Amino acid sequence: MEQKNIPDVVIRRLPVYLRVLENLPEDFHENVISSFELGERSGVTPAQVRKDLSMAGAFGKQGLGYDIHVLQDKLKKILNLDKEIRVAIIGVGSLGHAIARYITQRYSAERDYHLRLVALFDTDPGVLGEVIGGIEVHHIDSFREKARELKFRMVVIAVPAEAAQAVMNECAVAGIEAVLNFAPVHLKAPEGIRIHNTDLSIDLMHLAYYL
Amino acid sequence: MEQKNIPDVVIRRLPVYLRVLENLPEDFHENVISSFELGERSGVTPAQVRKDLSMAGAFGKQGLGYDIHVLQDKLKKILNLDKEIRVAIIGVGSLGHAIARYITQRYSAERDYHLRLVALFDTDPGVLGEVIGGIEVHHIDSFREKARELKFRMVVIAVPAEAAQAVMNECAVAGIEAVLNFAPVHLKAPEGIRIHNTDLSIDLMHLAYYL
DNA sequence: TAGATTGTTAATCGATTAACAATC
DNA sequence: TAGATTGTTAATCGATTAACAATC
Repeated sequence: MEQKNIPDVVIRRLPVYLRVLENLPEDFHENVISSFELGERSGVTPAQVRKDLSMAGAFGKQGLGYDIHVLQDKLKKILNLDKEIRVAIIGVGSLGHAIARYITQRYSAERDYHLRLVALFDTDPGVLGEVIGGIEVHHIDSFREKARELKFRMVVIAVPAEAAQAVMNECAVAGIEAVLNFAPVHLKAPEGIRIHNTDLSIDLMHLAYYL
Repeated sequence: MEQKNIPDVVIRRLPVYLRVLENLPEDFHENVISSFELGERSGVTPAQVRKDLSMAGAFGKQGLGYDIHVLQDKLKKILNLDKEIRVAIIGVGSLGHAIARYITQRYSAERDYHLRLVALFDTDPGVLGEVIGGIEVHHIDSFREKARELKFRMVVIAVPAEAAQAVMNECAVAGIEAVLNFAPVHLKAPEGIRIHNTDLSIDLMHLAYYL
């Protein structure tokens, strides 16, 4: 199958596969990996792996498996990681801080693709002007201007719940295309923006059920 | 329907509903909420809300909706939030720090239920002994002992990928029941432990697809 | 070649949506 | 009462799993 309208559930698993390929142990000397092995390391059944990869337009060789390097490239391409992805973070509290660190550390230098942190925003004079991973914290008032200037299309929201909707609106006017929201409110996507809502406390409560 | 074997997809939405109920705006003067209103605020269809709540054994009144207070209690009960939930964090880098802050700030004091942070662990001498939200950072070597002493059954893992599996094993022997893993590896659950894997970079790559 | 593993189709399973009688 | 909204059943939709012919 070729990659037309890949369902979102599948898309969500592709980065997991990619992560596995990138972190194969030293002693993994094959240059090929089977759907069994890849599934094992991704927490997915082999059948699922093959189905997903075929939808993604990847192809392996019968009797052998998938060429690791080829598969990696294919996945990066689909996920747009063959281009540099420029990201801004709004809200530089402890969570925003941690995310900034995470992005700069995990995606720079040695990787052959980048998720690049290009801007940080807040309103608190206490953090304004601070520099994290080489990036300065700007006032949110300059958001629209900076968005144009630095050409980022993806934003991480890490502000308090009360401020999140206003920030979202600001993103909308600035032409942002994708938002990862950590504020504990369900933000709904204005026209043409893709939002993923994520909330640590919801994960904790979810787990609590199983105690 | 009564709450036997509620599917995990449903359980995952219950905390979302609970969060909505807790954060209803000041000017929301009703003491009752309809599946339409609740769905709207949760990003879920009204039919879904009713189905979920009926599986959870909650009940509303035809023509009116759900009593907010009653529903809140019901959801808390199901999610075990009627008891105090004691949580430990392993790995006090910037992410561990942020999570610690988040838990102590969001779940203490004014809420009538608690997710209580009771212990922090690391190996880095640089953070050992540091106190966050009133909790001291202990060496991981004392984990088993502290687990017994402080009776926490839920753990958040925020260590580097390489260390995660070892930490997981340590949790298993210490009798931990639920783990929220932020390390960028898929950890699989040893016998009797519930694990949720979560990874910021996977969310970012997932979103990148839609750019 | 023989053995292994893919890609894909068909079967199953589960989740979401629609619809509506019951009833507040 | 009339209007609104639940709880639940049945219909639909979609995702996962099984199975196996194709083929490296």
